Amino acid sequence: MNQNSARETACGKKLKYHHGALRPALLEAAEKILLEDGIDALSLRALARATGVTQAAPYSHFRDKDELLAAVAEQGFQRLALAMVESATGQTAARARIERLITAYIRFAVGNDQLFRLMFSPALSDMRNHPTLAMTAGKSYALISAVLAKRENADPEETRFQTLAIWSLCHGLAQLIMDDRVNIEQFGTADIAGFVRRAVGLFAAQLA
Amino acid sequence: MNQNSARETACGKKLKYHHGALRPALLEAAEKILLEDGIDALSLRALARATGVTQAAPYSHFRDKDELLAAVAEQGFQRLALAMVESATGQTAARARIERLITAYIRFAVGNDQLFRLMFSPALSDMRNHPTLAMTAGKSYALISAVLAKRENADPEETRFQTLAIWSLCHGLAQLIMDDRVNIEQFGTADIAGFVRRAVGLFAAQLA
DNA sequence: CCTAAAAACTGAACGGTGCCAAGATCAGCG
DNA sequence: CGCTGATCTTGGCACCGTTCAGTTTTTAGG
Repeated sequence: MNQNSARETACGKKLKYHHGALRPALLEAAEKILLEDGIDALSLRALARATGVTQAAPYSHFRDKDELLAAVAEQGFQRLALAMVESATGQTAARARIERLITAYIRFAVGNDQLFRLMFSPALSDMRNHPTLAMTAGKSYALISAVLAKRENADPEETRFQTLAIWSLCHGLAQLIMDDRVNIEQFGTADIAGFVRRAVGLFAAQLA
Repeated sequence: MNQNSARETACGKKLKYHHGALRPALLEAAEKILLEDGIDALSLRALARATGVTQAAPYSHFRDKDELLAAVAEQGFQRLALAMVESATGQTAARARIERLITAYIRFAVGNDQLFRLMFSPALSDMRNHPTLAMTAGKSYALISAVLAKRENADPEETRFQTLAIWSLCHGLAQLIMDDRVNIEQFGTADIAGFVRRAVGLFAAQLA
């Protein structure tokens, strides 16, 4: 029907029948929409529009919307882990490393709150459907755990417990800040790093 | 057009043109659907169906879906605060009260996870649109804060900080358990109360 | 190189959703 | 009684996720 196989868009760009790299383009567009318009605007149809393709095209690359969101979330977890690692490099003391890791975690959540919310969205929390996501998501936990496990005389069970406690504090605080249920500036330590340092101080004795 | 003004349903019940108490009926139906079918099934149209009314009827009582959800969430916060208070009655020691409050908080989250997620849903987190919700939501924070503030020589700023730390730990843990990112049973203390007691122990020294 | 199978994409449709404007009904009050 | 305002219905809009039959392009095998 269309012997030319090229279509025109409003902006005049030529589009081939085959996009060629639709999958990464969709993921990129997803992050952009997430950043600019929020998670409510993140629909498959909007993604199709943004990549210049019809609504059904994404189904060649993702079984359903959840699978696409899981892929976006996985990218997010990778970036989160990277940010944490980078932030802690150069620190050798256990306490300093922990503080850096947590601060990076919370900073990431606050700075990419729509993405962070997606990463911990209930729709994706059933990891049985997204096995690779489960692996990636465990990375940030592992980073904290590793620091605690490297101490002398570290009891494995005690380490697991402390890791969970720290992660909970950190995750909860991130959540509360994102939801505007807490105003971090009402504390003397005006920024997140200061607050974290103070919070870690609360159980510093037990971490030694 | 309909001179009788009564309609028949499949089950044969007579329905008046005016429901009479639609607002509370909607809220009740919402909690039921939330409990039985999850938050994804909670649509205005489903609520209308459940209360035997047409799709547009709810708009006489709520400006939009968010306003209805906010009302449901507010009921949830009230029940949460009640559960916390009841769970802590009889305890006088600060540490025991804190432990009870937190345990009740987490138990509520785990036992009503769909409702809890709604209560902390991002859609509702912009409290400017739901002023009464904001008040009710602050209750659980106030309960923890009050215990800490009643200590001798309690520095107000330090109290605020500790309250936030405890609340974060508690909220984060609840979130992680709900999302199945943590298996509480892998800790010696098999239940939530035991874990909380141990966690509070981490900064017990600072709470005295 | 040619062809057949596989993959990518289109176009149209289905049922569901939130929301809205217009009208019908009803309760309470002058 | 008639009026008014609140409540509810009817019908419709735009959007969503998903499916399906069919078309186009790429890829793999001879």
